[in-house]
Amino acid sequence: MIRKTIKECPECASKNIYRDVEKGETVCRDCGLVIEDRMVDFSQEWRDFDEDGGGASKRRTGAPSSETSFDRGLGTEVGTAADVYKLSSNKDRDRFNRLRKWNIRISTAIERNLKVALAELKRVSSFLKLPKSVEEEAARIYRLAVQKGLVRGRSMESVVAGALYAACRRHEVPRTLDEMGEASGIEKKEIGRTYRFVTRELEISIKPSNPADYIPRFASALKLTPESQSKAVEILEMARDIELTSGRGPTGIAAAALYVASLIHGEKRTQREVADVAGVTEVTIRNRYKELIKRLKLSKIVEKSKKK
DNA sequence: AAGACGAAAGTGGTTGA
DNA sequence: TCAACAACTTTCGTCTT
Repeated sequence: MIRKTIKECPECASKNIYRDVEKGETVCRDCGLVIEDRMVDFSQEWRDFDEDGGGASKRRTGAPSSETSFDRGLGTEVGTAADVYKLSSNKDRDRFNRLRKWNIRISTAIERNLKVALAELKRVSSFLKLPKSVEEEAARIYRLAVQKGLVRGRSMESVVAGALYAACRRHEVPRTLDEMGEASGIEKKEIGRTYRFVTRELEISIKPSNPADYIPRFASALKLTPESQSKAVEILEMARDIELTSGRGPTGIAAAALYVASLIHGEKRTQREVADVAGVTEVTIRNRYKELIKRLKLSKIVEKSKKK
């Protein structure tokens, strides 16, 4: 059964909203937004325990909906105002209206939450100077997360940070977890956790990040010339071809490539300097550096450049 | 004295039984 | 659910410039 609802689409403000009762979905026919993806099954709420009750003594079972259904009913609309007249008894009508009222209250709470969350998202995003497209992607992800009730048990801020991190990765403008942590004030452990959780639950697939994506930002932070920068990218490509990059942290490899490039071009940076901007330790750079030199046979070139 | 190097032990996350 | 495991970090001592 498909029915028109009296709802207004939060996305495009159209009133062309229809609900598919079987699938438990409410969809905007103008912009395609799925307004809800879960529906509370009210048929379980009242059960007749009396053998001869004839429906007169229906009781509720289980905990009240205010405790159990608060998040599960997220974004659910309980029928329409017109539905109330289909119910026979006054008692049922009262209950119906109560539930409906409850639901409206919850919906506005969600919208309030979304507003606050989007403000936070905007703040963090501008702090990191992220492009608009990433910000919008993150907002989309967050909205989906709320609709699926994934924010439960997590702080709103951490989900925002996780959504932003995911959006960055998708748009191939990765930020490190450290940077995200600094911008949002959330521990990077926590961000990583929610990031993994949200992407898994929403089935968002993300390619493993490419170390080369980090190069431009790190290079400019180190004030390296464009020549060194492209040299670093070149090194990365060679490293990738012999599968030196897989399995390792992308930032460590990017940092090592930059370090080598800086040596070759005679504008040396210390391991510590490179380590700081890349957010890894010197040790990691050393390990990657050793591998690069060995496997790519760069030792001669580096030696030569050192003497000059 | 500062930077580079390497060894050893510790941490947090993934994987496979 | 737990143990093995790989990547990375922390810490610290030694060598090089």
